[in-house]
Amino acid sequence: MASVEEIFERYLASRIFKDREKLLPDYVPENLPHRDEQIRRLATVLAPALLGSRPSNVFIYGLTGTGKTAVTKYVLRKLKEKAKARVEYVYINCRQNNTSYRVLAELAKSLGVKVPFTGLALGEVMKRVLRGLERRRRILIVVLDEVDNLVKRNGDDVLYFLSRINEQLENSRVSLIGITNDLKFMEFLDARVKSSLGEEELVFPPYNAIQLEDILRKRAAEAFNEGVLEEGVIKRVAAIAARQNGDCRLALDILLKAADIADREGADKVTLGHVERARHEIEKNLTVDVIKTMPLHVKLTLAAIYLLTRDSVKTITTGLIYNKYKELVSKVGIEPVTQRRISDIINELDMLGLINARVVSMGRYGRTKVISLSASASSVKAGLSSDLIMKTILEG
DNA sequence: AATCCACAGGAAGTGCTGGGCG
DNA sequence: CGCCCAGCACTTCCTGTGGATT
Repeated sequence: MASVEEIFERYLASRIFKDREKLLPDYVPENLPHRDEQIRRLATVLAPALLGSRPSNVFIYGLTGTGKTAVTKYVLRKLKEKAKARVEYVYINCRQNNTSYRVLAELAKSLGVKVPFTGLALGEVMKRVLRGLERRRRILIVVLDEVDNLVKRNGDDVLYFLSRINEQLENSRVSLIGITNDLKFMEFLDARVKSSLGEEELVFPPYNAIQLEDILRKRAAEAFNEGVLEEGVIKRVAAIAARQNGDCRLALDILLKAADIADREGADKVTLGHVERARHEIEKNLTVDVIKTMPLHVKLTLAAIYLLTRDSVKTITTGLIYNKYKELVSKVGIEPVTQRRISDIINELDMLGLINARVVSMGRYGRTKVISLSASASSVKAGLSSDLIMKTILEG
């Protein structure tokens, strides 16, 4: 075992990194290659704010890791530099703040209005937000990132409120930027919200392998010392990410992880082998982490699916899962939930990407869902095993 | 052509938590 | 203090349905 001193020494002596931060997900670079078009369009839409008039609301679509957030933050930063005090923006991530209340509370906080993190009626928070806005006399641009998360769970109350908020304001104006990676998202919205929110729309296409390679090369030049990347590493990472819908964030993740592994080993080059291991580790960590934090009955349901898969059952249906689940539940001496609930849990697991569920009609033999495990069985097992109750079930 | 299975999934409600407010 | 509020995990009750079999 290395002593603390040794660990730190080795870190300082790192051959690999020049500036590791440049690979972290929240770093917004000075240059965003292959997004010139989107930057120009967003800037054009937001420009009126400089002269004190309210920019149109914008809706931004694009899959994960296509630069939506980076471009938005980049343009807003530039806008604020030019506009000085008259324009402000708030960035709210609706995945972390995934309830109406939390989004409004975030908004209030950015206005310097105090709200408790629970307890108030929604209408009361809205009032406070309004008051805060009036006091500030600004153009406020509200960015709602991953806004589909909010609407799917809570409806579009908050969006409705925000899209009409200007009617109640004298001294301030609000513009909205909604960001989503769900291309069918608009269908969920109330017609009134839809028309007001969709004043401008911006689409971010996925990066292709060549573009990813270009981006990675530029970023690598900032982050790594010269010559530490083995031939073909960047090409490989770009190819992997290109297959995953051109997800640039994933590409950067893998590159960082590969470099970390190499660094930890004291290697002086990042090799293709490191990339391979990084990819595996990221995949595994992702599933293990979501599983760890799941509520008990969700874990039990997943365990049931896992066991059925392990016993190589050909077509796994909702009914089979429910039976297996009840079996598991009785083993640990807990009361089962209803099949209706399990049906919802199966959908939740599907949305998390751990399983694949599709409705299928088997004619005379009913209409049900056919389910298969889509995460690797070993990661599922690893994730479940972190729970002691689950561990005994899987071994028993 | 009608039937009927094995569920899907909507609507409404319950009980609990963790926190207001007056 | 009593009452209200939102969110969550869940229940109860329900209507709907694709298509192989009768």
